[in-house]
Amino acid sequence: MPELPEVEVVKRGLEKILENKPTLQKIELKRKDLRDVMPAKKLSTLVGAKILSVERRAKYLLIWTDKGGMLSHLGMTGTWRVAPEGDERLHDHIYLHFSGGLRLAYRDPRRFGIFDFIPAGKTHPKLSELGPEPFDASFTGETLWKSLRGKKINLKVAIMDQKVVVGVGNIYASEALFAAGIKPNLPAEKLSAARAEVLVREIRKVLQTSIDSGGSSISDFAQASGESGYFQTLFRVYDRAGEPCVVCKTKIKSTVMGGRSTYWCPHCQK
DNA sequence: CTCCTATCCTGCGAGC
DNA sequence: TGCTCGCAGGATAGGA
Repeated sequence: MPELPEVEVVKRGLEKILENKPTLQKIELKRKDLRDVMPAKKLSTLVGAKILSVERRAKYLLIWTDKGGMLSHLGMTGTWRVAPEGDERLHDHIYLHFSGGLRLAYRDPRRFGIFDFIPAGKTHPKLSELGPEPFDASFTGETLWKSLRGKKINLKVAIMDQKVVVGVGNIYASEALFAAGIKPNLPAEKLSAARAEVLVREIRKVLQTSIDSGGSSISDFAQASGESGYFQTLFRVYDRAGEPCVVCKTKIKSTVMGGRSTYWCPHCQK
């Protein structure tokens, strides 16, 4: 579910919800086995800590306190929500109880998500191998072009590689390539420097537009506030196989690349 | 090294 | 209506 825009929207929501810097009073793990087993003991050292900030890196959320941090990844189906007493749902795996009666719930039916402890002043190993943030000045046509040297894989698969650029997942990879007019099956190393510039621009544009739209709400994605995003109504190719291209009316094609459904217009994308 | 596949897990919609 | 099948926003291990 969540690619960079959705995680960013959740991050902003949590920031707002936690803006009064409440104290973490209790961490309740209903079920410990997400993708990895959650470290209950280490996490319990955060009880009594005061929330400092919420950060996003790639598709990870970092919730910092004065005693250390919590790393959250939403996997495919993870959501954070404000859950008042009485609002307990199937697949709620974590409840964070705060001062002032606030309770946050993490729900994740498929349990592909991650929730881990970060010692104060440290980083997390999962963050060490990540590529540039798409909005960072270090992500340019030139750096993208360089990172694709020697890569024979499809460009679409390449831009979903979190070492090349973070945050671009299956939806926005198809959408960005359509916007850039580049076919998804172009061998990554064949992308010219000039077209890499265009792609960087379009990746940024599609991600920003989605953030501004509150992300894409497919099935169950929602912001922490419970509101849905509406970028899914702005999809131009994703999930539109067989439908007419919004530009030229040619039927949108779909194939599997790197194990994931990929959508493109055979006329507009060269 | 790079690349490719299978896999973790549950729910849902399409098709019969 | 009820069943089965295939697929779903991600990331990683393991083998070629």
